[in-house]
This record gives sequence, C-alpha cells and structure tokens, in this order.
Amino acid sequence: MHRVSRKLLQDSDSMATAADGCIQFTRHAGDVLLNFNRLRSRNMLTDVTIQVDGQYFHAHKAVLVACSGFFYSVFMDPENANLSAISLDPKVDPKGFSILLDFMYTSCLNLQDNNILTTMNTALYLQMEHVADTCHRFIKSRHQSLNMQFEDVQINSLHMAEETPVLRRGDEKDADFRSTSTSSHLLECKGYIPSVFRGINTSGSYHVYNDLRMTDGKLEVCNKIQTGAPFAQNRCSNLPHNKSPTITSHRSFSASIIRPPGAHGGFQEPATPTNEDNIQYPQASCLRMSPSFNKGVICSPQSPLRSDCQPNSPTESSSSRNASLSFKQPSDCPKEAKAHNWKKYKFIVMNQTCDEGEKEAMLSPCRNRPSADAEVQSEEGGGDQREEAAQSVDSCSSISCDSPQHLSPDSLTSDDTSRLHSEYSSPNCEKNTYLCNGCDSKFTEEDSLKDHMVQVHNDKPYKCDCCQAAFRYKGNLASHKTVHTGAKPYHCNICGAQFNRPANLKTHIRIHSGEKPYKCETCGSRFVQVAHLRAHVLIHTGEKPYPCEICGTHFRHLQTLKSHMRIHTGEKPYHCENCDLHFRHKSQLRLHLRQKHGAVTNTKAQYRRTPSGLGSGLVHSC
DNA sequence: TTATGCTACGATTCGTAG
DNA sequence: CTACGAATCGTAGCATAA
Repeated sequence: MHRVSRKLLQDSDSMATAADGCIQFTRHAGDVLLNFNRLRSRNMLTDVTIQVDGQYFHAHKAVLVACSGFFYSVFMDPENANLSAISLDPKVDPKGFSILLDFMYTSCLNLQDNNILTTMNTALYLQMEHVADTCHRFIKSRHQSLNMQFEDVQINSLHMAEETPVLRRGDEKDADFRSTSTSSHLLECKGYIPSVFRGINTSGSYHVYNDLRMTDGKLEVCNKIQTGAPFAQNRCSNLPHNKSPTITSHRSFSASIIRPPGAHGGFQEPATPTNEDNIQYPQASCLRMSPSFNKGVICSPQSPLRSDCQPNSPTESSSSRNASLSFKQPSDCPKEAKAHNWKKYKFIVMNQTCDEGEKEAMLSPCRNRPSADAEVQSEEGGGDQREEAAQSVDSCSSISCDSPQHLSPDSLTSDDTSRLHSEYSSPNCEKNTYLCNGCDSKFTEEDSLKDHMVQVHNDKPYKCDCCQAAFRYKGNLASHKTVHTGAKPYHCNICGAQFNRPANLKTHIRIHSGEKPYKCETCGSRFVQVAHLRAHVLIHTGEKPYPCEICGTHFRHLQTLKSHMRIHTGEKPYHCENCDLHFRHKSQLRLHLRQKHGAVTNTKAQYRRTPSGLGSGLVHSC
C-alpha cells in the first residue's frame, strides 16, 4: 500500500487534496502549457500562421485567444473562424511579438533593457494588458538605470501625438519635453496604438502607455486612452455609452487577414483604413501610475475581460498579477534535443519531475526573501494562499535572479538544498519545520525533506566526483563510475564484442540470433529495439518532429536534421587528405575515395577524428 | 547493493531521388 | 553530386525488482 501511494505521488508529481476531496494536480496547468509549446515547436496541430514584418510564426488559435484580447477579437469572430493565416501590421516588431508569443506558451517573459519598449508596445497592440503592466513595473523597478529609455518613451509618445490627434490633447508638459529630448533611440521606439483590425473586429479596451514620465522618482503615464473598433460599438450598443468609450485610432496599426482560398474570394485582404472620425477623448487625459492603476481599465463587452466564453484574462489572474520580474531566459524548447523526442513528449509531462528551471524556482531563496519583486508584488496586494500555491509551481514567474545569494541548482549539493530550505523557509513556518519551497510540503525531519526532494522534485544527491554528473540513486552512480573505468567485462561469444552491461550484451546478441521482438503493426517490419520501432512508425504517422529553425523544413529523424543543418552552417566535416577536398557527407567522401583513389573505405578504422571546426572532422588516410 | 529492463540518443551505414 | 530517408548498432541514464 505504501508503494502504491508512493508511486501515485511520483506519477502525479505534485498534488494536493482539498478539503472537499477534490484532488488538485498543481502542475497540470503548467504541463498542459508545456505540451502546447512542444506542439508549437514541432509545428504540430498549429492552426494559424502569423506574419509579422516578413517573419512567420506558427501558433494555436486557442492559445492566442486565451492570452490576447487582440486575437480573441479576431478569432472569436465567426467571420474569421476558418482563418489559417494572419498578417499583422508591419509596425509590429517581430522580436517583440516573438517574446510575447514565447510568453503565451511558457509563462516566461524575457524582459531585457533592450527589448522592454518593443515588448510593451507589442503587448499593448495585442491587448495583453497584464504584460504591459509588468513591462511598466519592469521599467519602474529599473528606472534609475533607464533614464535614457524613459526619455525615449516620452519622445516616442510625442511621435504618437504627431500621428494621433488624441495625443495632442495630452499634458502640455509634453511640449517642454518635446523641445529637449534628443535620444538616439528615437527611431527604435515604435509608438503602438492597438487599433482597428482592417475589416476585423478588434473590439476590446486597452490603455496605452503612450507617455511615461518621471516625476520625483515616480512614474506617470499620461493620455491613457481606451480604444475600440466601431464594430464593437455596434455590438455593444446596449451598454451605457459612458461605460464603453470607443476610440477608433487611425492609421497607426492594422493587420490583414490571409484567408484560405475561396474565403471571401481573395488570399490576402488589402488593408483598408478604418473609421478615422469616430474618436472620443477620455475625460481623464492624464493618469498617475498607482498600485491599482490597472483597475481603471474600462472594458467593452467584447473585451476578453468580460467575455462569458473565455476564461479570465491574464490581467485578472493571480499569476500575472503576482508575476515578478524575471530575467530568466525562456526555455528554448526547439533547441533542446530532448524536447523533440516523441516519447518524452508523450510521457514526460505526466511523469516528469522538475526540469532545471522549475528546480531553480523551487530552490531559489528569492521567493521568500525581500526583493524588488516583492516590492512590486506588495503593491498589487496579496493573493490568497491558493494562488500562492499555484504560483509556487510556476517555473518562471516566481524566479528572481537579482538576489545576491542566488545559487545555481547545479552547484547545490543535497546539503545545500536542505540548508536553503531551512534558511529560507517561510516566515510563517513553525520552528524546526522544514518547508519544501517547491510544493509547500512540511517536514519535521531534515532527512524527510531530503527524501521528499529526491522522490518528488527529482533531486539528485549522488554526484560523480570526476565529472560532477548527478544521480538520483546511489546504484546508478556506481554504474556510472564503471563507464569511466572503461571496464567491459561482458563478451559476446560469437563476435567477441565487449560490453559494460549484461543488458547491452543481450541486445547485441539479438543481432546474431536474428531476434527482432518489436513488430510494426502497420507493415509488419520487425526491429531489434523498441526505439527503432518508434522511429519507424513515424513513417506511417507522417510525423516529422524535427524542424529546421532556419528554413522551416521538418525532418523525421534527428540525424537527418543534423545533416541538413550542415547546409546552413557550411560545415563539411569529411576531408580527403590526398586532394584536400571537403565533403558534407561521409558517403560522398567514400565515393570520392573509391573513384579517385581506389580506396576501400568500409571500415570504421579507416577514419579518425580531427579537431572540431569547419571543414574538419573525419579524415580518411589513404 | 546488485541486476535488470526500459529508454533516449548518438553514430553509422545504405539506399534513393533530383 | 547532393541531400534526404530509413535502418542499424552501441552507449548510457533512469527506475525498480531481486
């Protein structure tokens, strides 16, 4: 019984039983998002392509709609139900969009000094107010080192004012600023006004940080406006007019819909200006930033904030509200070879323990220590305990790397971990209680916490003293050490091949015996190893899970992708020393050697590796 | 603690199409 | 000649039963 419970705990990783008997899987939401991101990285089940200034992004409409008021307005419109491609306004910065798209799929917002403005403006365009707010707090928290950028933003707002009449009615102090600011970053700052989608309803409300200023060390935002599409106004005509101030901003932004053939008779709709005359000015043209400034957003009925068919906007979610400012790079799944593995995709989410990022979040002492993030969060007001629990499994939002005592998880020993948990346990934690920062479990014994960290959070306390490889079990460390000794005590009686494990020898023996226990049910082909069968069935399923990030070509096998990448890198690792020619593929070298040098090159011994680098690698000696 | 099975992954080989 | 597809083989990490 104990084993069953333990196994269940491992499988579900982290779950809590509520008082009503409902078992809450605290990682479920994150795992689902992780799966979505992996699907995106493989371009699987993506149903829309977004073109941004010549760059293409594949995504799932459902994710876009769930995260962005802009996309919500677009895709929830029945008229656009079958859209498979959309082109955003060329003013939208692809980098900013990429950051936000990553955020949608990872919860990680890669905010850096050089992209903060682009990200914030793009967030406004996409009606991701919570992200814009976070960007704003980011700026606020770093204002002392970003004075120049604030000036840029102010200059930027003036440019917007030149385009948008509503801005001209802003604070007259702008005029002073206009005459003094000369930042070189001016051209890089795009003043975005999320505006009317060409022919498409982008109803919703959003405020625009079109003017940021520092006053006595405090940030102010002026000319906060709410905009909406005329379509929205029509749809919401039953609402009191003063509850839905509709401003159709003009020519600042647009997007075009690329319709599938047959839909409305054209592939890409030409951009058409929207109603430029329907502009109403908000009564309050200047709003001082306050801890609750975002509460003042007025929402139209079609806004994601008020929709009855969409979950709460991230604006209202605890995770976003409490999101701290993370400088952690978002996980880059496409670059992670392991993430491409279909088996891992299928299985890892339900069974995986913490990845490194999550582990870092769990071990980070910052969560329970005063920090700039905490200061930001305190302004937002505290969330309830349930929200905090959910927050604890958020691998990114709770991470702050600005702590001077931040430690890399790789550098942590088991003792370090325990020390951290003891040292940075919750202030509310009882004395002599060891608190797991990963799931808020409490233990009275330090060893219990250690065991918990191993079983639940994949702590690997056993480290090789030679290569620092970490293992969960002591036995595996011992097995690992036999590989550095190089001992291969298991011999094949038929061919003499040597192996370090009986299991590997057993697999090898199948070559001689002809045993192929794994059969493809589709074509009947048989394989020695189940992994070979899995790779084989991709032929039948049509799946090509390995995309080239440069040209977008998808491949069925990782090795094929790697070989393909040589086209982009120019690498030709196979070298003929006789005539100093380089080849991209070994088969080419072999053919060359046979034809030009009469060599027989069918044994591994005839090749040797050379130092890595372009044009180096395997060298044949004739 | 050891043995074992499962699994992922890298390297390699061969074949084929353009 | 070049690039890709598919299969094959070996290695080693992970998890658990014995």
